[in-house]
Amino acid sequence: MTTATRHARDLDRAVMLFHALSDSTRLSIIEMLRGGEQCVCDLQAGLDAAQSRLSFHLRVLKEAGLVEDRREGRWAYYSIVPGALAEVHDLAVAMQPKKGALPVLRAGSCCR
Amino acid sequence: MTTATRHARDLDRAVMLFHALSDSTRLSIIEMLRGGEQCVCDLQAGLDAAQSRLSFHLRVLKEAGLVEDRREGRWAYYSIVPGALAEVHDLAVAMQPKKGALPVLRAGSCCR
DNA sequence: GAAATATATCAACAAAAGTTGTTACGTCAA
DNA sequence: TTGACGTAACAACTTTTGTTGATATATTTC
Repeated sequence: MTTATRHARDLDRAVMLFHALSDSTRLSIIEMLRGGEQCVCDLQAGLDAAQSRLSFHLRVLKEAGLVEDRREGRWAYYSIVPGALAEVHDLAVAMQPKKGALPVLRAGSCCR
Repeated sequence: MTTATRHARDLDRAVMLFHALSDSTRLSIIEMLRGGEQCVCDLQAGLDAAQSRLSFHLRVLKEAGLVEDRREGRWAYYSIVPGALAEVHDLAVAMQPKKGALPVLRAGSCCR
């Protein structure tokens, strides 16, 4: 695979992760899961969200790899995938300005 | 201010930050700015994006506090606000499961 | 001051994301 | 085996986001 392709995939992955985190219902779900796994019905009660709405957001989080589910009888338990958050963490670090990046360019160094 | 209100504001702030990062054009802009500030025309050339499109994305990034601009004559130089990325970093840490969160709840502990 | 340039803003449109109500599917209990 | 329950998936709709082309504004250069 070419370098450009690899970069494009990294970019898509980052977009997917950040998008999954860019909604208040989903962030609230993650907050609720921080204490350990929860079944959908508990999340529903805790967030006062319609069931289908919750289901939609859980799917977004799951597709981004931020949460996983475990089935037990008729219940579904969701929990955080810690590795995904580490990934977000790493992305934030990777976006930091490069060491030695000048705060200000010399005047007149612009495009034309 | 109530605790609930403060939490709501933190949530909105997090949503705004993650949303600003959830677009490939905007992530590419940040990547280009990692080496130091750039004028819009350079970003335009580097990203091969229409001017108004770039302007739109720069505004999203700026409103989220991720970049800032400096005016010099008819040029606008944009650069990363390092503190905002630290904020993203901290958010990722804050979303991690709580220490001692059980990987699996006891069977039968669900909502009803 | 007139023309050219860099950027922002706007309006119109296209595409994506989120919500709501409904239906479908599996599991459990009677 | 029937009915209730928990969850997922779907369809229709609304809202938000992103794109494009056009216009506006400020600045520089001639």
